[in-house]
Amino acid sequence: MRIAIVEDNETLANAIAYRLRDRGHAADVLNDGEEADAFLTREGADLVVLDINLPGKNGLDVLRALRGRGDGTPVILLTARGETSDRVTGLDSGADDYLVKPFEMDELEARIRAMSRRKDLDYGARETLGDIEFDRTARLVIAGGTPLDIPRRELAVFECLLERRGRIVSKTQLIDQVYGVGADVDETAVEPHVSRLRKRLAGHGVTIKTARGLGYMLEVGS
Amino acid sequence: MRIAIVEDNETLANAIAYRLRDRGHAADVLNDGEEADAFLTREGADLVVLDINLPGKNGLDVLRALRGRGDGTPVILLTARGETSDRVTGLDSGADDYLVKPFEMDELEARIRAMSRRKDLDYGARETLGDIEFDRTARLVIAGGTPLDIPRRELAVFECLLERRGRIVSKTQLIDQVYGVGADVDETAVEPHVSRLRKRLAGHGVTIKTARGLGYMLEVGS
DNA sequence: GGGGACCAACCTTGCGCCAAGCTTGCAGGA
DNA sequence: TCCTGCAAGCTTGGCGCAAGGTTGGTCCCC
Repeated sequence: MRIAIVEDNETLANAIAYRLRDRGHAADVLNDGEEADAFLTREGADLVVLDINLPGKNGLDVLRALRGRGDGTPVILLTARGETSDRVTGLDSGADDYLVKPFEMDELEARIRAMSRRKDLDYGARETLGDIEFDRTARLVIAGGTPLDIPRRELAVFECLLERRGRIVSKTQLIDQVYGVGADVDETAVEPHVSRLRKRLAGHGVTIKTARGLGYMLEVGS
Repeated sequence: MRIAIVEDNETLANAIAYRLRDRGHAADVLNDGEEADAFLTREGADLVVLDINLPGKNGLDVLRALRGRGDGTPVILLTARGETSDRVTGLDSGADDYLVKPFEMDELEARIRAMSRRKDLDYGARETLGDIEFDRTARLVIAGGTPLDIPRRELAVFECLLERRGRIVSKTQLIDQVYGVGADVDETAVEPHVSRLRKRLAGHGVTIKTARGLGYMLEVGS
C-alpha cells in the first residue's frame, strides 16, 4: 500500500515511515502542508497519515482540499493531546480516524490494518509486470513461480520505481526511500544498486530506463 | 493463538495473560469495555475471554457489538457467582462458554483448549508440508507419524511463519507473535529460536530461508 | 552544417569493511 | 530435566566507495 505521511517533525515522520516500510508498504514523507497538498493532488496515495499542526498549510486545510477534489482516500489524523475541537473538526471535515499523540507505533499500525480492511483495499494482492510478479505484502519478486533473491537496498529501489512506474524518479527521491529522508549519502550511491537491480530484472520484461540529469524510470516491456 | 483478555481486575487479567503466554499464546489485556471494543474492531483476536462487569461499557455490550459486526470469534464469559441472568443473557447474546468466578486457571485453560478444538475441527485439521504434518488444533508437528517435540517459543515462531508461508516475515512481526505486541525484547532474541527450529525441521523438507535485512520465510522444499 | 574533441553524467566492477545473522555455551528458572 | 534468555565469537553477504570505462551532449572550429 502507498502511504503518505504528512508530519513536520522529521524524527517522528521517519520513524513512522521506517516501520511501515518494514511492513512492506511504500511510505512517502511530506514535511509541510503545501508540499502535501501538491503531492496528494499530483501523485495520490492509498492512505494518508496527517498531522494537524503543520507549517505552511494546516492539516485540516489539506484534508478539506483533498475532499474538495472529491478524493476519498482514507485519512488518519494525528492530533496533540487536548486538541479536542480539532479532532471533532477533523472528523467533520472527512477524516476517517484519529490518533492522539503520543501514540504507540503498534496502535498506528493496527489502525492502518483496520482501515485497509474496512475500505477493502487490495492488501497483499500481486501485481504483474512483464513476466514477473510482485507481492507487496510479502515483499517478494516472483519470476516464473520462483521468488528472486533481492537484497534490501535493491528491493527498496525497485519498490520506489514501481510505485511511480512510467514516471521519472529522481535520485534524490530514491535516496529518500532507500536510505531514509535526510540521509547523508552521495547521490551516486544508488547507482550501483540500480545497476545490479537491472541485471536481475534483465530478461524478465522489466527495464530501468535512464533519464540523464533527471533520474530513472521503470518500464514494463511490451 | 491470539487471545484477548477483557477484565478490569488487573491482577486477575495479568495472571491469566501470564498463564496463557506460558502456554505459547499471545495474550492482549484490555481493562475496560470501550478499549476492548476498539481493540476487537481494530485488531481482532482468535479468542476472547470476557468479563461481564466492566467499567465503561458492559461486557455484554462488547459481546453484542462484536456479534453485531458479524464477528464470530469464540468468546468465553467470566461471571461472578450468582449472576445467573447475566450468564443466560450472555449465551443468548452469542457467547460460546462461560466460567464462574472464582475459577481455577486449569479450568480456563481446559475450556480454551476445548473451544479451539471445537472451532477448529470443522476448519480442516491437519496440513501437510514437505514430509511433515501440522495439526493446528493440537499444536503438533508430526514427522513420519511420530510427533516432534518442539518447545513453545519455537512452535510460536513456526506457527507465525507457517501462517505467512511463502512470504517474508520480519523479525518485528515474529517478536509480536512470539512475545506479544509491544514486548520489550531485542530483535535478535528470535534468532536462537529460528536456529534451533531450523535444525529440527532439517531433513523434513521444510526450510526457513533468511532474507537479510528483511526477515525470514518458510519454504516447503520441492 | 558537420565532425571531432571535450566534459560531465552515468555504468559497471571489484574490493574491503562491517553489520546482520548464525551458532553455541552457559546460567537461571520452571 | 529441559527450556529460555543472553552473550560471545564466528561467518557471510550486502554495502559503500572508488576506479576505470562508456555514453551522450555540447561547443568550437573548419
